[in-house]
Amino acid sequence: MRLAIDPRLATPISEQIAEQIRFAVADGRLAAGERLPSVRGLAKDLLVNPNTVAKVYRDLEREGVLRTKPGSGAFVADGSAEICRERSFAAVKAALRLAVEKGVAAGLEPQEIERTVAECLGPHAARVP
Amino acid sequence: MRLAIDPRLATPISEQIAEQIRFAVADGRLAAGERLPSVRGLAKDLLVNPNTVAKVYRDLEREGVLRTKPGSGAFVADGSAEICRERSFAAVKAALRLAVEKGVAAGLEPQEIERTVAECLGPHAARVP
Amino acid sequence: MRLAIDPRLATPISEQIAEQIRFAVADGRLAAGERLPSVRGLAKDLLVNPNTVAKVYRDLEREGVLRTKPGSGAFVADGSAEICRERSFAAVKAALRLAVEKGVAAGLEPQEIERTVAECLGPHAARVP
Amino acid sequence: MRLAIDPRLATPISEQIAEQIRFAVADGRLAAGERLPSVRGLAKDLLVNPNTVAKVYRDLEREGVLRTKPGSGAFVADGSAEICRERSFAAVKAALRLAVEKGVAAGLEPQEIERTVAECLGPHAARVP
DNA sequence: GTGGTCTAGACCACG
DNA sequence: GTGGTCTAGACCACC
Repeated sequence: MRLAIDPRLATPISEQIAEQIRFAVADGRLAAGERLPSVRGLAKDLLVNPNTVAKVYRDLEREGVLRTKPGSGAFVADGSAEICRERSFAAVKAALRLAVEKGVAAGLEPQEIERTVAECLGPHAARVP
Repeated sequence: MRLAIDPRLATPISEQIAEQIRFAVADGRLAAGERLPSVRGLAKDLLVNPNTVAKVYRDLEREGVLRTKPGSGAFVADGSAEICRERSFAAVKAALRLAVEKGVAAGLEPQEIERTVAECLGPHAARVP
Repeated sequence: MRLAIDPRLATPISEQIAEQIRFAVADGRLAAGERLPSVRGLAKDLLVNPNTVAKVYRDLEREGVLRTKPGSGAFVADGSAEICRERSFAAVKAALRLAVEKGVAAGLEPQEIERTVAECLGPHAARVP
Repeated sequence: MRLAIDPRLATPISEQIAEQIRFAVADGRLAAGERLPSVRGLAKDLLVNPNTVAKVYRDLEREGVLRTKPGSGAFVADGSAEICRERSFAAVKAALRLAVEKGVAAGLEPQEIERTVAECLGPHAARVP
């Protein structure tokens, strides 16, 4: 599990972390039952405040993504893959639709939109042989 | 010019308004020299605080999109179409790329991504005869 | 709306506040659309840290109880009465059942249990004329 | 003596164990002089950390419920039934009152409260011939 | 004025 | 060691 955050982005650090964990669970890189890094450990790795990581774990627990056992750590919850896939896919699709709508409103040619998407998808083509 | 804002969205009201004006200028729905609604008039129409609209006009003037003549209103500046197209297209493409990257990270199939874009683009096909 | 917290209790201050707000919404003392005290104002009233109140509002927003508009305050969300009634009633009934089960396990006479409940219910009888 | 713990509950494992022992003593299922399972044996049975069980026995000894004889185990202390009944009954009644008060605050009908208690008490009616 | 976020550091209970 | 909570105080953006 590699996490990378960028404090300069508009989206809060905590949401960046949470989103990447959701993606990893949706994608299967994090499996049910697996243990996550400790709050303090991850905070040290990412150079953020432990409270920030604690907030992430707390939020993800409310969403049913994590199961946190005080004293022993945070774990990927059963059934979380489904939850994360649903939520993440919906969020991504909504973002895609919003961007496309905006492009149309701004007068971007449909081909230009599709080309941008295709170019961005290109490097990942090898993932589906 | 029809503006529609949604106070519930995460993006600030002021940015929603500014973006739609930029899009309209980029797309040609608002032409150079054209006069914009008054601050107070637009604020009343959109049911937002006049300060919010004033901020939008101020920001857009800094970007070179508007030219405000104290006492007589705000007008679309010369050369603003170019500015808006550049900025809007870049923003839209960045949003598209970000959304695609996230979809890939979450394990969304590339076809699913392209299908979502195509579906969203479908209703607008008539615009490119 | 009168809120009373007790820092000595085992249940966290933030949960005490959240629970009382949920109860008030469930009971109708707080109606949809009504504005809640500001984070800083309520914190001052209750002699707690503003962050504690902010956490409460944030949690309640995730539950769909509140709708918070940055810059203008927190409001009771539409449909929240239903949510709160469901959740609060379920929580209360679970607590009742747990307490009864424990009483039975400890050898408390059933009549003694019912008497305790009835005595506690007595002072509130006037609420249902 | 059957003990059942649930690590997912909010109440600490150690308190779950201690409470059940107190209830058993209060109810007479554990009589004065009787020997309790060894720390390590009980820990193995319940799949918990031996430190947790050791803490329970230590706490219960302070309360006067147990008497531990180093080298030979832990025994139910003389006069412990009285102690446990007092303490357990008080705790149960307090929990009942708290739950009832909360139900009233949330707008639960008094009948609904009494019905919930009665339903929960029903299956145990046979215990009082 | 409003809420949102983050940092810093403390304390507690559990294992 | 673990997470949970609270306090304190800072900064930001929005209205």
